[in-house]
Amino acid sequence: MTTIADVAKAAGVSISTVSYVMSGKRTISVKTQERVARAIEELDFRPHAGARSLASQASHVIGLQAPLRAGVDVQVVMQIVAGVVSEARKQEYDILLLASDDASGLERADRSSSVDAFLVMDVESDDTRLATIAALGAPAVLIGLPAGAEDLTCVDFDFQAAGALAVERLVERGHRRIALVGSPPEVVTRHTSYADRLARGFTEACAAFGVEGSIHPSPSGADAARLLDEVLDHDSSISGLFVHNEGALPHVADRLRARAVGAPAAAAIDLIALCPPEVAHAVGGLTEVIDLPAEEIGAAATRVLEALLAGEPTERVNLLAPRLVTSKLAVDEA
Amino acid sequence: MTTIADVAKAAGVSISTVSYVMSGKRTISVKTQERVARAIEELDFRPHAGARSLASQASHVIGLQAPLRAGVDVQVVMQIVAGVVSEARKQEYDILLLASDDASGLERADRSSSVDAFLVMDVESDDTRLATIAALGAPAVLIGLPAGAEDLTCVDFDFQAAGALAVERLVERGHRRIALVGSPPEVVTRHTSYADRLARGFTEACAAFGVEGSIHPSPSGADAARLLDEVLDHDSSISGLFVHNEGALPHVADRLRARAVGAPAAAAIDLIALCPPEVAHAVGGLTEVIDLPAEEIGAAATRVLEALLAGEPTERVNLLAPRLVTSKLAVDEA
DNA sequence: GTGAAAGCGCTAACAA
DNA sequence: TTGTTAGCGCTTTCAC
Repeated sequence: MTTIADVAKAAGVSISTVSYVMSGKRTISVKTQERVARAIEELDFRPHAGARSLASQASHVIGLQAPLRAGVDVQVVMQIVAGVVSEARKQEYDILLLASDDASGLERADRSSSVDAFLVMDVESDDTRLATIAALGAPAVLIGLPAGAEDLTCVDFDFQAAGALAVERLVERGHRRIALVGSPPEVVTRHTSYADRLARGFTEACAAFGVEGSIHPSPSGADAARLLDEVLDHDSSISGLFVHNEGALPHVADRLRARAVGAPAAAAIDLIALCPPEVAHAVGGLTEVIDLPAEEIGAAATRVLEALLAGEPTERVNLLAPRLVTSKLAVDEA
Repeated sequence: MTTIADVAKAAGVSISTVSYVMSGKRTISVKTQERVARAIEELDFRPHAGARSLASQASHVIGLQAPLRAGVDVQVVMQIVAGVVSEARKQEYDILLLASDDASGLERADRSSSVDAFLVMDVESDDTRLATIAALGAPAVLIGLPAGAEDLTCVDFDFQAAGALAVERLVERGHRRIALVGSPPEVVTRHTSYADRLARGFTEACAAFGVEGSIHPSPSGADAARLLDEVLDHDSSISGLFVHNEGALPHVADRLRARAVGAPAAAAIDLIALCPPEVAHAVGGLTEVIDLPAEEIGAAATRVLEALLAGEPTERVNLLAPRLVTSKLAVDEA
């Protein structure tokens, strides 16, 4: 194994000089810098992570608690994680993947100093982990927005604004009776923070615009088509649909197309979806989509966490504004 | 921060005794063990991961290189990762998530001793990382099966056998002209190991049974339905379909149902899918499915890696045999 | 069955 | 601008 001592010897300097060249915490003459850099390069030296973390009280690792469980939007979770990983690497941080189930994983990582900070995904409105997280030695950023704001830092997409935006658009298009086809029952029951907020934005906007809106948790697979039939057959005045459920979306879109066949054009159902652009594209035929910038959420959360670690001032609540995307292609098709 | 010295003092023993109680590498009197255990409990002591890794030359961390990129079967990747994480935790290992793109991430983690071993996913048949991996100081297990076997340890689902099994079933059901609707073009082009092996099993079995089989990479979204039409309209003698593409499956199944409406029963197309049970269930209406035990793949790979770390003898190639699942429910529906 | 003490490789005072 | 050295918290010889 190559150690800092090997590098120092090769460069003809002291150990501390090598350390300071790496950290930049001391002014070093250019000549020395170059010699050390060359030695590091030639020996392909990489400081021992454990030794460094022991001496510096910092591991340069971020603990990420990601939901690997069912019912969540896998596609979205993966993209958020991708955003986290790539942003973290830019600042030389590594990501430790914590088993998602319990809060004890957070405490273990915290007490063993294996992590400098935490990123917690899949936060529920009244999450039981909140107290634990607040008591952690290391700073944390939640991806989500629990009800009891506490004094935790949060980053998320503004689902409430998205719910309102969808209503606004559907109303603009002339609909007076609309429906939200949302997350699977298990997600809703858990009061996953985003589902709650989306529903709130939707409901409040409906009230504000004086239109009637109903909310329907949806299964994620082919059963979504059945649910859609139920909803539409139960109330034939529904003419606008807002879908937030990656697993249901393709089936809902398909069924909508099927129902449209042979029906009077006036009876066509309008659909706005909330999903990542890739999902929208895969489903196809969607004219208007509210973009869910999953990777950006992960990156943003990581940036906030890094700011926190750097001691820079940060907002407590950071929400990414929704953006409506109109697909030229889909419009042309229509 | 609580250290081992605090525990030693609280228990009235020496530091080394505490260490030996934790590791079990020395016989300690029951009385002492109990005293130490109580002290650890009361102080909620957790050894400093960095210090431990420095002193013991082992980090108790497994580096996982997972593909977060597009075109892969997100659902499957997530489940594999879940399998890895939960199995690793059982043996007190943590998971470091490595950015997936380059081999340099592996080398960095290796040289900095931040990891004891590697788990590499999304292996291509002729993967450029192979040489790098073989040169790593830490042992590695590939989830996949590259062409040049090298002397790397591999764990994967037996895609080749699965391809053959699907053909066998379709032939048993009387089909003489069958088609494989497979991974997206980008996956096939990269020669992702599983896509290659599935195709090989399919082709070889077709030859062995004397039936004609064609292979069609499929886009993952709604475009899959269009591809299906093309395939079926181009050759109307095709009566059996084998689908391995989570993103395409719902659309293919839907389109198949749509085409079946009003068509003579004799012209019905038979479908076998390769996917995780959850996906099959979400899609619905599938009578026969070859189970892709994603979580088990991750767990199995992790177990092999742990055996490797423990110095136990392991097989070089470990393949999980395919299993055909007949859905009672779907059969009843039909 | 238990302790004392020498490192593990690094960072960051303290000295020069 | 650079070097010397005392820890960081743990594991593991060596000694009893």
